[in-house]
Amino acid sequence: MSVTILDIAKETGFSKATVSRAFINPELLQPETLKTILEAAANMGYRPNAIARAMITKRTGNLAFIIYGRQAPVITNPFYGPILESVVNAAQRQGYSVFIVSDEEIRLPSGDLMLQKQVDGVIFASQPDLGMLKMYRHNGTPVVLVNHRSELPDMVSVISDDYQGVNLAMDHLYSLGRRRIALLGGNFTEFILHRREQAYRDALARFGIPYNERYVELTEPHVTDAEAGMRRILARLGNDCPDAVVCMNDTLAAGAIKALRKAGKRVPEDVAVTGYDDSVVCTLCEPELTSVDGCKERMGEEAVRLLCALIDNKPDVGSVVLDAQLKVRASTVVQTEN
Amino acid sequence: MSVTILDIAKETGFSKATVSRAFINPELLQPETLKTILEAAANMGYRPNAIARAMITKRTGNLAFIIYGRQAPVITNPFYGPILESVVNAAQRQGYSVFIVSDEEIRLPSGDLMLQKQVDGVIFASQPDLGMLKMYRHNGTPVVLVNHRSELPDMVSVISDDYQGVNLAMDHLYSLGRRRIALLGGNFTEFILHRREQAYRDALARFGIPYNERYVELTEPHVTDAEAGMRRILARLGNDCPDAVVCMNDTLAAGAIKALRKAGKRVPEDVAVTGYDDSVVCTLCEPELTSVDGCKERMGEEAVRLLCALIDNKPDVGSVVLDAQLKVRASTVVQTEN
DNA sequence: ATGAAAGCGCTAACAG
DNA sequence: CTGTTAGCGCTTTCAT
Repeated sequence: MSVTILDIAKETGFSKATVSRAFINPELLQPETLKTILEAAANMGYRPNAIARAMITKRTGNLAFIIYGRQAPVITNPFYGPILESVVNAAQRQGYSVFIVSDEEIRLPSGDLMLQKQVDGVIFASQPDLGMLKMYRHNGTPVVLVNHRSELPDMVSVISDDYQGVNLAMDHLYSLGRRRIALLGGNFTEFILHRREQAYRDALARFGIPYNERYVELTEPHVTDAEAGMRRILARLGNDCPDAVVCMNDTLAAGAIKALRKAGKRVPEDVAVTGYDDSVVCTLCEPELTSVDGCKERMGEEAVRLLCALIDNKPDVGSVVLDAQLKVRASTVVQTEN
Repeated sequence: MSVTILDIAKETGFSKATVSRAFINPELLQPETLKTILEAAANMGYRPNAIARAMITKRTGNLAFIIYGRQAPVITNPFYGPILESVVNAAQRQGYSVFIVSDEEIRLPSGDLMLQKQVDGVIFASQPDLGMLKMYRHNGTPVVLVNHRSELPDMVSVISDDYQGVNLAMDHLYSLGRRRIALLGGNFTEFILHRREQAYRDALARFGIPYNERYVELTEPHVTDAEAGMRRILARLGNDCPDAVVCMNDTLAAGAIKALRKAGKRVPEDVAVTGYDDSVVCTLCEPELTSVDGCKERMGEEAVRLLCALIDNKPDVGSVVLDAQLKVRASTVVQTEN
């Protein structure tokens, strides 16, 4: 069996309590005592048992990242993947480890696995199940929402300003002289979809351009579906071919570009294309994709920061809205060759 | 405070032990007793405390996925991301949760965090630190290696047959009549790099084509670096332009295609390109990428299967080598339009 | 500055 | 079938 605090106590002649203090409050011990204990511990290969410690302190030092519903798979998701990555890193800096919880796991009979595991806090990405939210809250486990808001009072969330993000793309295209701007949307959560679509409509209104549903398609956010969606727009519009397409994420934009090129359109000369998320897809595309950066990394960092604040019972922990940024690349502006 | 086993015992009049049994060995109880206890538990919102349980059983139901060194970031990595995803899902099916451990975390002073957390087993992805491997082994924690092998005796690993994988790509290109086949390699771990490069050399030998180092470039596996590497090959060879490029992963291939197109070469007519990993990059590329599938999903599943077997002290748990498969797409063979 | 004792919530013999 | 007892490894009063 592994070395315990008791083994070290016996070895050094001090009590369990003193050995424990050597690791928790070293300053309370006499330097010599501390040295003796620490040396013995090192020699014997002692490692504090986090489980036993958690029994008493009621802190496990573990967080859960739970992604719900249609957004799974998490990890290979070009939007939630980077968020998770930054969550893991930020958590580590604060001394927390993170469980990543698959979509299926959370659909367990009661879905309370992370409660049983006594995590100190939970990050829900995308739209969480309301019942589950209530359960965690009732249990007193701090929760932070990422990329979603909840009607529950005092629910802390981190979101990116999608409305502004789409407006950035629209303004950019308008300033380039584009007037026939199509919208290629994905079947995201209502929360996201609605705000992005509204921004598109409002921007058109600002420009004095009437909204025309023939310029709009919603598809699954996969390359092939997006390509088909773009084809439908082109077929429908014929000579009124759009001179720009705003896409609700980068994968959609990649599909749009494929369809446009196959239809003999040049990007960006004939049709400018914008993506959303500024994901890894952008640099893989040809031409590289102009995209709205929803600050995925910062979302993860902020989520952890807020969650830690909640765990530590800090006062005035409020939600965060992050500004979006436009990353201009070759899919909207012809790049000068270097 | 939350409801404990003792609360239910008091409520129902049974002993702690009986209540415990209701959740561990329900078949041992009298149906009525069981019913009474389960109902009380449900009413009172009882949830077994996994931490307390782990104290006794010495099982936490947690695994760690540790990725070491140059391969971080894990999650956004097109190769290790899918592996992790399948690990998480397979683990869940076996009743395990998984900690994902960042590169930095593992570089902690002692790097034994997961030992302290008492995980039941560890999956190391890519090249692990030898000292760390020994530490986990010495502690008696089961370990499975993914995409790497160790000289330590009895170390269980899951790898894909890279040698065969590269041969598949080479044979494919040769059968298409390509004879001037370049190699674009990435700075991977020695283990991977060596086997893939050797396969390239051996395949050429099989074809009776002399190896020519002017056809070979090694770069960082990023799009821009790969593009530059491909440019160097083209510049160096001039009129001897290769008619095929074997790339050691898909990102490299994406960069190669960019460089080729900018040089006025048609893919695949003038130059055929193959990737490796069959990652999400393949369908984003234009043209879509022929790629060697290293069976990422199966690697994750096998890793979990083996790890569970080790945890359960099953006999004869041996390493696994998975066959690679070639996925043919438009970057090597002109696709008929559908 | 250190020790003694209690106990976190649960399971696992061992009785009965 | 059910209860009693002991104790996992550790922290934390409370003494001394």
